[in-house]
Amino acid sequence: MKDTKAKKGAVTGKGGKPRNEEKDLKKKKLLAVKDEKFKRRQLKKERKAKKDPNQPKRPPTAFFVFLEEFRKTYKESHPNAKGVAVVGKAGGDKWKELTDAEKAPYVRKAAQKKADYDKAMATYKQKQVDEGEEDGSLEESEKSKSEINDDEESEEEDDDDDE
DNA sequence: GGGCTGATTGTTGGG
DNA sequence: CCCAACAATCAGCCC
Repeated sequence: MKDTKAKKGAVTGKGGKPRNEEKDLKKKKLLAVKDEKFKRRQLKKERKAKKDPNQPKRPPTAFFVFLEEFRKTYKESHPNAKGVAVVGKAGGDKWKELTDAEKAPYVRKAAQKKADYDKAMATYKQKQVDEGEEDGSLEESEKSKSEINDDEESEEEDDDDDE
């Protein structure tokens, strides 16, 4: 399934009627960002308080995958670069420059992570049930340790040349 | 001395 | 459907 083609050119528009939806969206985003700053403050506290025992962490997005590699390169290029904001901005800027083709490998990898996460989440949910179950037979060390390492090099993805 | 913030975007999950 | 929060990283700064 190749899809997700409607990204920028999909405006459905047709009539020349300028839609302000963009403005509206931006407005909301701005609000969200503003609140985000504030949330960050208590976020740390809340997170600690919650502390999920076995909840799988979210898989790194394509951007993060790229960023991981980018950080190494950036550090080599800028050994004096200290701080995450520096690399973050640089990475974000570069990421925007990357094309779908370049991002493809990163995105694909992210997809793998999602696959793992998907299974992990299933197990996580299952665990929840297990907890509630609490039947006599528990005490299982690790039944689902990590056998997801099956397909590591199984890359079957037809290279779709961009059009 | 220890702990959190800061910045990037994407992705996922919940409401 | 839409929003909100979080995913890593690392050094610097605050209490």
